[in-house]
Amino acid sequence: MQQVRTRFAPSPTGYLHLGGLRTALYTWLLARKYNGRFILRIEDTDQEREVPGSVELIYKSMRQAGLTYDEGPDVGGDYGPYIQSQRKDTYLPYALQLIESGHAYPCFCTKEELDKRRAETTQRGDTWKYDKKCLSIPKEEAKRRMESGESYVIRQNIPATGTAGFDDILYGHVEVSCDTLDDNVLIKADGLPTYNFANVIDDHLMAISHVTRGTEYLSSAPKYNLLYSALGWTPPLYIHLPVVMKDATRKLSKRHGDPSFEDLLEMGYLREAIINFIALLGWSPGTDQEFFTLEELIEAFDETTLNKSPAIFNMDKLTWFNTEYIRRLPFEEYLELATPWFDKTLQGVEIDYKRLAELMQSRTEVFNRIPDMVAFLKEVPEYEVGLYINKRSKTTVENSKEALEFILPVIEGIEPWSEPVIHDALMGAIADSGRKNGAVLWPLRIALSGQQSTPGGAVEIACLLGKEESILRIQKALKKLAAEV
RNA sequence: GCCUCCAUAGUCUAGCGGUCCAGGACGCCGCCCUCUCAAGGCGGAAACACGGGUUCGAGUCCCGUUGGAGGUACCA
Repeated sequence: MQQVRTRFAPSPTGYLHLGGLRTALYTWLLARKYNGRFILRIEDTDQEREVPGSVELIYKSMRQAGLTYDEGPDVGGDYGPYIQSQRKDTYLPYALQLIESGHAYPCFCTKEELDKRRAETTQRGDTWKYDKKCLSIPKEEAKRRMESGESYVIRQNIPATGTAGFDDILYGHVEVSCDTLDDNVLIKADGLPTYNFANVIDDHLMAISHVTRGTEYLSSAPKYNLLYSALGWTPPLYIHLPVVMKDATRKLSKRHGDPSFEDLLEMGYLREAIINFIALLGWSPGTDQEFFTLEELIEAFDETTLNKSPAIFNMDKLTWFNTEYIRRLPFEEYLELATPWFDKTLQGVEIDYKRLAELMQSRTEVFNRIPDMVAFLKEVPEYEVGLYINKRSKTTVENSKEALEFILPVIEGIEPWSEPVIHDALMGAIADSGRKNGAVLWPLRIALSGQQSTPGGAVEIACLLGKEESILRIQKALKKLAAEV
């Protein structure tokens, strides 16, 4: 088997969206699985759509994702340059060769003319296809006009009859009738190639063995194979990947507010979780294993068992993966990652971050949810006294007030202020008084936090807050309750 | 409209003719644990789109219908 060389070829039009990330991942996996080479190529032949800075963003995202490439614009390689606009001069000779052999021809129709003719055709209800008008221009005349500086494009000359097809590792053999194919533009008026041409030339010149790309290219692949054979080249193996959807009918798109890879990282999703989730979106190892490192993915990946239908991106499942990965983080790493998020609402408050992190690690789903969860440590939020009413603990507004009055002196007497001491003091006093734990601890948590769900229980919260602050909060709560009774 | 592709629960999927009255995961619901939440333990509801074939036998093969996706640019 020849050396496996795969390529990820994004256009620099903005962020790396998740469908792109998945394509990149599978392409990378394929190369790594066969000890091949993974190449990054930038397809920037449409200069109008190019977004400044996005090339750098692609490099950065690839690194963050852990998808190292062996050849690419910023790492070099023997098949460069890897940015198509820098390869401008390599395409025209091949196009001229195709004109020579009759597989292409120059076209002098202007965009305006074409738009008009297209509009007329579709208005009649007919299917538009370029009518090969310029094909009938005698070669000598065409040559003269090209050299005279007249604006022109070069079109592929699709045979009027017969069929064209290609083989896909996933979809098998796909064959279409040539009369459904259009004479696409190969070289634009600005001299740059279209995707339709550049992908063929570059994939061949860069010795790409497997072409992986989205299914948006599935229906034009037969045309590309026509080009390969006109040039006398062997086409690569194809793997077309289904699109990633946001729901049953719409695809995921940054433009419609769906997060990009970068967005997810900023929100506090771990890269390992994103990769793991993405890998399983449209592919299954065939076993029940669901947690994979990149290394394990290389081992388990099988390009022939990819799913052929579009998959819907499920945020809940991603979040579940993230929660699991966060839980498995070494504690020190969690503390380091969580600290800036604690700071967002606890800046300036004296809180034992280490203890807080211990309480928070198993409760963190996404890092950006941390600030809201810990904000009560800085300040008790506004709350209704109804919070004191709890069925299971059998608490009411009245007996909560009584419970707090009972426990306040106990708390005032606790020394030193540490979790075990607080715990034993409270439990002892509650037991001695013949009360139920919940009857006292529930109101206490409400008084301390102003919310019914907190990371840790009353004891942990009290300890984090400190003795003075705890007492202050209980006194304040008593005032609030007194006003109600 | 035309061309191509796809079709198992709400979602991601296993299944490649009998071992499937369909397995796993997320989500959802219930119970246990418990000072809350989370975690953990136990349990539950939930799918082969439809109609024809082929076959002793079909989720699995074929055809059609329906539904969905992609394409139909001097965008990729």
